[in-house]
Amino acid sequence: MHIDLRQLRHFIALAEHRSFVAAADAVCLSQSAFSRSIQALEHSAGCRLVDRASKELNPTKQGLIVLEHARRLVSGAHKLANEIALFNGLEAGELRFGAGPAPAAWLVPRAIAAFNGRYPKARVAFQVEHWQVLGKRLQGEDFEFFVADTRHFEANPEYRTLRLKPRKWHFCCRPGHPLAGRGTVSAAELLSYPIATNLSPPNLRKVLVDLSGRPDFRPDIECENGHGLNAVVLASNAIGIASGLGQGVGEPLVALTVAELPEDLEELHTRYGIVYRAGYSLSPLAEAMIGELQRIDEETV
DNA sequence: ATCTACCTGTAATAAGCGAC
DNA sequence: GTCGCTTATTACAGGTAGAT
Repeated sequence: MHIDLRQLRHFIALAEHRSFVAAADAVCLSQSAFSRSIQALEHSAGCRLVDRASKELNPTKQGLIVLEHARRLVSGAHKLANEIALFNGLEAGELRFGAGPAPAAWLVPRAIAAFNGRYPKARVAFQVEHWQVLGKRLQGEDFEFFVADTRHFEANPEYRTLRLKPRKWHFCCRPGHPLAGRGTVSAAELLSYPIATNLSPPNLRKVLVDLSGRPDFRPDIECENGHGLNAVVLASNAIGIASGLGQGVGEPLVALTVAELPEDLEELHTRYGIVYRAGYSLSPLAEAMIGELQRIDEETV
């Protein structure tokens, strides 16, 4: 029997998702390619591993045996890679991780700068993605971890999360804006100006829906990143959002307090953290980078 | 450089299921 | 029965890595 770790990973995904489509999606394959990968594994095993007649796509008795060993082998392969990386030291390795738009704008660049100072020969690659893509790419093993909003992952047993400090965000405008210097404004006053947002924080939409009383409320201007958002807010009468951190905000933008929003409202706080796969140990490089992320997060007021 | 085997994606098709 | 949807399978073609 020829053992292919990739096929074993596909079989594990099928057992977890109980759907060819969902499992294929999870491992970033087309459904047909995934189906043939499972077929190839079954051909190697010389027997059916999945009961296609059952709606739940239950593993057959042989499938259960293969599944048990597959989990052990895949986990062992990961640990082997980690130990080799440890043996080789941190200097020549490569670290790949992901980030949501907001952490990518302020926390990640600082952490990479500090990390690069400590491990100048290590290669670092990070990509900014929406949380759904981050989750998929983590399961597809494209990333070792990602730093983003954690609320979609905290209750999922497939993930482990390390929370970062919650930070309050607020609405803001340019200096000289009709609302600047008012201190507190009403929701009606705020919403009489164009609302400009980026992709974060995720709970922003709920706040805007509550403030406007309109379930279908959509921002007038949507920007891909914090820097673009700042530029729009500085050049117009649009109302933006800022967490007071490195999205370059704080200064020179002017913070606005909305009368209808309690200061301690949960939705007014970020919930960022580090997410990695449960059951998998992190490489020394990943642990070092996470250490830098946590240290900078802790030190940043 | 060429051949070969293998892997993958696209498109088409079949089967199952629920709603009408 | 039929229509629409979802899911699984198959045929075909293209890309790539390894062997020669």
